[in-house]
Amino acid sequence: MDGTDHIGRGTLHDELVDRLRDMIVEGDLAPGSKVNEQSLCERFAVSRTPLREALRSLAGEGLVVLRPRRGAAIAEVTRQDLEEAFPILGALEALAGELACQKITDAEIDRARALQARLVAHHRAEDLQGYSATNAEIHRLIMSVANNPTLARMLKSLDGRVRRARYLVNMSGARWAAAVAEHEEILAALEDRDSARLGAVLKLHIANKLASLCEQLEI
Amino acid sequence: MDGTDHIGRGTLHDELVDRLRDMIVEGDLAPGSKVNEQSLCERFAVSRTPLREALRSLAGEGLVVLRPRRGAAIAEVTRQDLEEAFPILGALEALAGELACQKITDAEIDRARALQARLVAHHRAEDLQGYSATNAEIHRLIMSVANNPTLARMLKSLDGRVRRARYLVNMSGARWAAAVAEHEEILAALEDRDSARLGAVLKLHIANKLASLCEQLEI
DNA sequence: AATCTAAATTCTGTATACAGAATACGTTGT
DNA sequence: ACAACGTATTCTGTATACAGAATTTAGATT
Repeated sequence: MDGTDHIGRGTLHDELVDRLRDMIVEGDLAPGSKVNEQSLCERFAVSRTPLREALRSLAGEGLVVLRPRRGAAIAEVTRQDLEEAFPILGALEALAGELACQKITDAEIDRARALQARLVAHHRAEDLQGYSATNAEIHRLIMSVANNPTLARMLKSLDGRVRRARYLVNMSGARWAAAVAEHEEILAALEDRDSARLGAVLKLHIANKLASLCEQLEI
Repeated sequence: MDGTDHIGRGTLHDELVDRLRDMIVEGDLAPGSKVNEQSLCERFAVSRTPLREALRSLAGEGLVVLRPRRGAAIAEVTRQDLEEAFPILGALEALAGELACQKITDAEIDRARALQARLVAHHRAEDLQGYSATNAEIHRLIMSVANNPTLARMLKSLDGRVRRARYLVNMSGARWAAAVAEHEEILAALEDRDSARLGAVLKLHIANKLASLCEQLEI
C-alpha cells in the first residue's frame, strides 16, 4: 500500500474511464466542479496523457464538459438535461421493447416472469437495494433479447447520466407502488408479444420516472 | 505551402476530429483499413497526442474501432451495423418529429412548406445534389424546432455512421419518387401538428431508406 | 476602500522520449 | 519447400518536457 489508488489491469485509459464514471455517477466528483488534472493524476498515480484521454471519452458520454483552454468540469445535472434525456431514454427503451417482442422465446418469457415475481417480493419486503438490482436485471433482459448492441451502448451511456440523478433521491412510496404496477404491465405485454403496447408502457414508465425525479429533486 | 495539410483554427484535437470524420464518411479512409498513426501525423503535421485523442473521440462515435495494443482501424460498414443503426435513427427522428409537432409555430410551418416545394423542384430537375441539401435542411428544421440538443447530438453521431453508407450509392429513381411522396406526408403531419402520424411517417421513411440502401449495397 | 494593472503562478495543449508489446523478417533445421 | 524459431523492426501506451494561455496575486493609483 502506498496511499495512492494505483491501477493495474488493461490499459490505463479504460480503467480510468470506468473509475471516473463511477465516481461521477456516485457523486464523488460533484456536478459542476472543476477537474484538476494534476490532483487526479496523483490520486491514480498516472500521468496526464491517459487521464486526458479518459476525460475526452467521458465528455463523449456527456458526463464531463470540456471547454477549450479552460479545462474540464463535471457536467451539471440540470432539469433541462433530464428533460432532454428522458424522452430519448423512453424512445430507446420502447424500441428495445418492440424489438424484444419480436424475438422473445418462451424460455425468456419464463425468466421475465421469475424476475417480476422477485421484483414484487422485494417491494413487499421494502428492500430497495434488491428491488433496484432486479429492476436493472429486467431491463438488461429486454436489452439482450432485443439483440442490438448499438442500441445497448447508447442506452448505457444515457443511463449513466440519469443514474447520477437517481442516486441523489430515493423513490417515494407511492412512486414505488406505481412502478411495480407498471412492471406488471410490461410483463403482460411481453407475454402477449404486443410490441405497440410494450413500447407505450415503457415510454410511460420512463416518463413517470422523470416526473417523480424532478419533483423530488425540486428542480 | 509545405506539402502538408497543416492545421490552424481552434484546438488541434477538434480540427482533427472534424477532418478525420469527413475523410471516413467520404470513404477517403477505407472501412476496415488500419490507421497508421505516424503517417496521419505527418499528413496533418501534428504530433501523436492530439491525433490519438481524436481517434478516441471518433471511436466514441463508432466510426473507429480501437483494439488495445493493436491500434485503430476504420469501422466497417456491415449490414448488421446498418440494421442496428436504422431502427434507432427511426425512433429518434420520430421522437424529434413528435416534439416538433408540439412546439412548431405557424412561421416555421411556412418555412417547412417552402423547403418541401424546393425539394419537389429539385426532384423534377433531377438535381440530386440540391435535393440532398434541401432534405438535410428539412431534417435540421425539425431538429431545431424539437429543441433538444442532446437528441440532436445523438442523431448527428448516428447519422455520420449512416451517411458513409449512403455516400457509396445513389438513390434509385423509384426510391427517390417514394422519398418525395413520404416528405409530402411529413409536411402534412407537421401542418396538422399530428405527433403520432409524423412519428409513424418518419419511422417508415427511415425504414425504407435502410431497405433501399441494403438492396443497392448488396449486403 | 475599491479598481485597475502588471508580474507571477498555474494550467492547458502539444511535442517528444522511452519501454514493452506486437509484428515482420530472416534463419535454421527437417 | 516448408515449418518453427529467434531476432530485428515497428508500433502502441505512457511519461515527461515545454510554450503559451488563463488565472491569480500583489501593487499602484484614484
